[in-house]
Amino acid sequence: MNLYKLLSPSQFKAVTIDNIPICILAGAGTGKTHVLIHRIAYLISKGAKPENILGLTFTNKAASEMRERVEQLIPEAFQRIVLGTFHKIGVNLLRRYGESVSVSSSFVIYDSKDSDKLLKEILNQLNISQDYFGLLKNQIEKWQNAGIMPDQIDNLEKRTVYAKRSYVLYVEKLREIGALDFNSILIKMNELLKFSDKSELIKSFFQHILIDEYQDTNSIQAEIVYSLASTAKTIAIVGDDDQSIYGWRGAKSHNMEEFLKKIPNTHLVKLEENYRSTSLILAAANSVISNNNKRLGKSLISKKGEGENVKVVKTSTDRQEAEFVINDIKIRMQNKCNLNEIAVLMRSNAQTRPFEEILRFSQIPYRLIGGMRFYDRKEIKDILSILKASLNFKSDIDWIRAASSSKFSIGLVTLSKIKNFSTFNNVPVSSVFLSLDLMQNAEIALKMANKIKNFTNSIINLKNLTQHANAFEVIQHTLNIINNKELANEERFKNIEQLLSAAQQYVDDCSVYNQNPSAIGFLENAALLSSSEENELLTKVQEGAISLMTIHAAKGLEFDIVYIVGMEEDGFPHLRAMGEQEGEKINKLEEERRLAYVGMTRARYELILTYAKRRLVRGQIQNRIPSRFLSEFSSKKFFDKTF
DNA sequence: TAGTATGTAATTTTT
DNA sequence: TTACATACTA
Repeated sequence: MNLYKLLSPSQFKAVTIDNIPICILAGAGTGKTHVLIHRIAYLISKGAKPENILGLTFTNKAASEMRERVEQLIPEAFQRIVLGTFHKIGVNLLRRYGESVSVSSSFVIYDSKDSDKLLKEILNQLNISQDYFGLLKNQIEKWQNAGIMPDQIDNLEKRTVYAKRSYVLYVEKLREIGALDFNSILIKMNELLKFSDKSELIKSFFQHILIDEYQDTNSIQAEIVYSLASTAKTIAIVGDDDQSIYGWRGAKSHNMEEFLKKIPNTHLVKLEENYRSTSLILAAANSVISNNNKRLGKSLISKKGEGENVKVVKTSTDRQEAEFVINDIKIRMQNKCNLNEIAVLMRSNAQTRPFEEILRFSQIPYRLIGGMRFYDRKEIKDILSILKASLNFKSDIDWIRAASSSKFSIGLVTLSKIKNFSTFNNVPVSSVFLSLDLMQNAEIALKMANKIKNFTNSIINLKNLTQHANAFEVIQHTLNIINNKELANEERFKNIEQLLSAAQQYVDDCSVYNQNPSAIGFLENAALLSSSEENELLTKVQEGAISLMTIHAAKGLEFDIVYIVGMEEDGFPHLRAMGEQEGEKINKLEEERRLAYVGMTRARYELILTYAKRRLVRGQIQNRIPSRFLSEFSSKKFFDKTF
């Protein structure tokens, strides 16, 4: 392999420096993935065993893209490389070694909706009003993201007393149930690497570490990386502090700087040659982002020539804005453009509406990326809760949900009786379900108790089935338990069919990778998938369609032509993202600006930014002023489309 | 128990 | 405006 031929000088450095830790500051479109896969190939060519290489990414999509590209480069090794998201790798390690950090090997994953439900129940139990749910959840997540356990919290302010109380019970409940939420997967993974008796063993597998999107790691993920770095032979982190857009979820863009300080002798390599966008687009993006103060500092240089000016378009209303964009696309269609290369980006999901309406009316194919997670849909959660109930008799929320969505007409009154009885006597809900005596104590009428018995019997049957049947067969069987009403609704039935084909797909995939196609594994996959990834897996790939999505969802993607719509104050930067305190305000504004930067740098050849003078917000017409970001760059052409 | 009526609150969402 | 949750009635 001739590396010189394929890599620029700085890329070459990023690939081949292997005697000291390396931090690669990779701007948008500078060939980051290219560098990562070549680095893997380089390490293998220097004698590293593929199974000792660990690549950590943030999305499954990024992981599978990397895997595919490694396959092309070194087909003999790609299957042995350990490549996945922090969460996925964490789950795999915990299934194997979890016992040493008191995690049962058969733990289930609670996704965010499950966790919310559990927390709501805890608030009930503690007699705390649901009005505080958001506030408390926020605080608990902050603690989790920082890796702070309930017993480490002191110096309580008045407002955190309740948060701590709920946090204590929340953690306790999760442990009792044998469940891990997303954050505790990372917390336990960190514990495993840092304090457990398996720490040295695990770290000895992972000799070469590569970490992608480092700017979006939270404190625990950084801790995990430091643990790995302490024994690894080589380590490379890759990221772009200007593209850190998940601060609201605990990401610390500052982690890159911290890595440089904390890991001695780390070499910093900057990738600043942009192979994606034309220079006028880059000039605009650079100019916007230069208004941020907290930066490691870098400036992208285009390798693609000047190109066209960025366009800024003003319209009268949001409706007109959508009409303008779609007309513009129609003109392009007459010149036979590739619709896959056009994206309409926006700050929030709710803004897609007028675009969807007009696109459908104009019969222009489009795909909506993101939004509601497939596995968050009611009918899907209902089916999976039946399955989860059969796999875990301690998961109260699944037992309640399963019962109420079953065909046995067990209603709210009965269920709240059982729930109250179970909390009061401190036994799992399933124990009440399973015992006629306890049901009697809970004042359940005999007729109802018999219905419940039918329900529990079918759950037990399902449990037995999971012992030997594969994921597809198991899911199919749950359809016998679910309320027929769910199957009657056409929309829902379609989704359920998709669930079945996803299960079939999973079984097939397992046979390729020689894994057990169990229902547990399928659930795990379902929980760890993001909405945009599901989109790709579940919907048939549609040829030639424009993409509609939030800027967050567009991260990592690129298009020839990009429209960013709704460039108005309070919309973007978003009103709710601006925070209350002065100091916080600046941080939040900087994150909004990074988001603008991410959006702008998605475009290869043309970037069109639009805003409306008036917009319908929650049924109310609002007057709007153009986004401050529009005045932060000069390489633009202005069009007034108001009339 | 199940269907209907009212109230309420609304970013972003890699896992 | 709309989605969702809770409250109310048949």
